[in-house]
Amino acid sequence: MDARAERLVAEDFFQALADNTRLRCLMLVAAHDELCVCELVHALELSQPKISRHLKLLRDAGVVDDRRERNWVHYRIAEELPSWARRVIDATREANAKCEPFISDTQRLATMADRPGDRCAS
Amino acid sequence: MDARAERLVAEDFFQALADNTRLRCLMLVAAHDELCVCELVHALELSQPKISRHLKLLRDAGVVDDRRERNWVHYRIAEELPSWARRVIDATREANAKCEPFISDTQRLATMADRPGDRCAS
DNA sequence: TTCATATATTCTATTTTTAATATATACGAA
DNA sequence: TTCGTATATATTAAAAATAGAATATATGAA
Repeated sequence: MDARAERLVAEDFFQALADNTRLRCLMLVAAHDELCVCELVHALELSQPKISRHLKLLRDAGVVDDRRERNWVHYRIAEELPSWARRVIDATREANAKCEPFISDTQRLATMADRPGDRCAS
Repeated sequence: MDARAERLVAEDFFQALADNTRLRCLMLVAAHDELCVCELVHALELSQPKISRHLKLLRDAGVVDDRRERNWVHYRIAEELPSWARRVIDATREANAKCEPFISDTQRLATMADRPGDRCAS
């Protein structure tokens, strides 16, 4: 048992992207430095347990990292994510950011009041 | 009812890639101009019905096109596939071609006797 | 027509994934 | 300690995906 990261298996990576809830989370997270769970819950208008469960799948797949700060858990694209996977995410975002449901997700996030960090989009 | 192609939905696309049999077929097809079912059956060492069923899923998702020539049905990357999706496939192939099971698939295809077209790899 | 080859589909069982609800945990404030 | 907010997990049920075996279809040759 050592802590070295395993190679990202393509099938596992695409499996992680093969769900709309996870894709919507990922597109938002990729477009911002980091986002906390409550921001994703607000933006996607889905239940907190549902968001949390899907974020766990993305984390287990090595696609995102999380960081706790006080009450909030912030998610970001995993630093160790291979560059090819990062390119896949970026290509997806560029091509889909102007399609639903990603447009509305972005808008709801932008107009959310009292955001924990009040970060700006990239 | 018209014949215009619908937009490729990201979730559907990634769902199509989220299975190893389909990924292995796709990596081989993307590396060659076109391949017929029997070549994929030989290269992946899987049953013909299994290959055929997964090719159908790829076709239904709009990822590949098929073309019948005599007894053989040849598959290729769909011409109308959006460029972002094509970039996803290419990035995946560049990064994974030297990993198993893709190495062995490529080797078995290369050493297959009596290939219908005897095409060369790209 | 019949046969042979290549490919596709159907059927059924199994496994995997997803969801909704309820509950639990983590943290900070009082 | 208790409370309140933010997040995570467990449970159970429903839905979807996959596989293997058998069968069907398509094409060309005899």
